[in-house]
Amino acid sequence: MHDGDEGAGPAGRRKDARRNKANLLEAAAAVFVVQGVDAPVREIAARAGVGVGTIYRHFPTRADLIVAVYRHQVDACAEAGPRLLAESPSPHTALERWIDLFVDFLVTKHGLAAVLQPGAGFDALHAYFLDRLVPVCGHLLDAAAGEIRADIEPYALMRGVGNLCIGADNDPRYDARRLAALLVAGLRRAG
Amino acid sequence: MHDGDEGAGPAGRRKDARRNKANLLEAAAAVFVVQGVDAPVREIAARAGVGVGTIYRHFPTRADLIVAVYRHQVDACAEAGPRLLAESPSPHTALERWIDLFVDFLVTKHGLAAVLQPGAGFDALHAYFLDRLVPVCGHLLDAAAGEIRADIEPYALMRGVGNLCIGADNDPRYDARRLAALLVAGLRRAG
DNA sequence: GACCATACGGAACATCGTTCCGTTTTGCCA
DNA sequence: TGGCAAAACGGAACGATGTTCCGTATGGTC
Repeated sequence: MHDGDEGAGPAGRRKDARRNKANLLEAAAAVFVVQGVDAPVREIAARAGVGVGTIYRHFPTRADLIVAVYRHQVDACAEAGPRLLAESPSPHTALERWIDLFVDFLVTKHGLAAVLQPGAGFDALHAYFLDRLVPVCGHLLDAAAGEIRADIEPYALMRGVGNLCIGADNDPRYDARRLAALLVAGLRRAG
Repeated sequence: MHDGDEGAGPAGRRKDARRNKANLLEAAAAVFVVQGVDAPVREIAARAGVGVGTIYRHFPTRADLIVAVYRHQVDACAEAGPRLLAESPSPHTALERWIDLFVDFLVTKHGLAAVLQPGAGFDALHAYFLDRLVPVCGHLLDAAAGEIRADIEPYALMRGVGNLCIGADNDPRYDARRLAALLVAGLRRAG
């Protein structure tokens, strides 16, 4: 589903098209760091030295652009799940650590958590995160079933944690990591 | 701080101004229910039968309009805190119930939770909610100090719960009430 | 009834996402 | 090498929205 349909290989596309796409990704990443993922399209286009039409040709929706920029990091997070499960002293600890990883990722990407929700006009983004991360979360929850209340859906947990990360940057009084940890703690079966 | 500076009384203002302001509030409330608090300014103006200039004259920022529409309900929520504390079997239960009340309020106001955060361009809205609700939350937390981990700030808790409510409407798979309850459960001192 | 401060309405401006099409570039083939 | 067709480009143009501004209408008062 998410494989070679637009791989980096020198497929049949023209050279300038590949170069522009790469420039666009680099420019978008740079602009996102400073202005957040809501940065004006014209800004990204200017930074990449292309016209706005070129952005839309390569990335029909903004979600496509954001996914392309962060795909590697999302994948890395997904792949960390099984590894943490193997390395951690208990499944619940693995879940805690994995959520921490996810939160760290989100809070360092200005504005990303906010556009992660459904109905925000970034459906492809929402779908990609869900496709990659919900199964991992479900796996961790299953493994930890004995230690936690069983009645939480992976989807709901991911959305909850994602929501907690909204606006977590530039507010020293709000620590999303801590709240996410509290939420996971609340999952624990009452002793 | 929040008293008679713009009370409903027939102050020195002109009659048509008062009437328009009332129409505007009614129209905004009606439009918010259907379109959410992000509804276009022109829509609200048309519904109230006034020009857009009239909106900006009465409510310089959208936050002012939203605050005016929901002020009564926010106040009611604030006032419910002490009452719940008196009525509930334990302070922690009072906190649970009060959070429930707050969540119920937020999830039924389409898009309100999303604009509640700082830096969203609705600072007056954010400030009003904080002024009214953080002290109440702090009071409940203090009362429940023996039952919970002491190291959570009222501000952080309110923001966390508010965040959990974002996008909770129109998604049957996401139950903000439940996640907020989980978060409060996570506050409980480990038995 | 006249006058003026108050308030009004909506045109005008700025910003942003998105589309569209005339022009340029690239790769290929003779 | 020179020419050509498809691919890609750039940015003007469009639509939606928030916000400002000012000529006009209204309300209260003398």
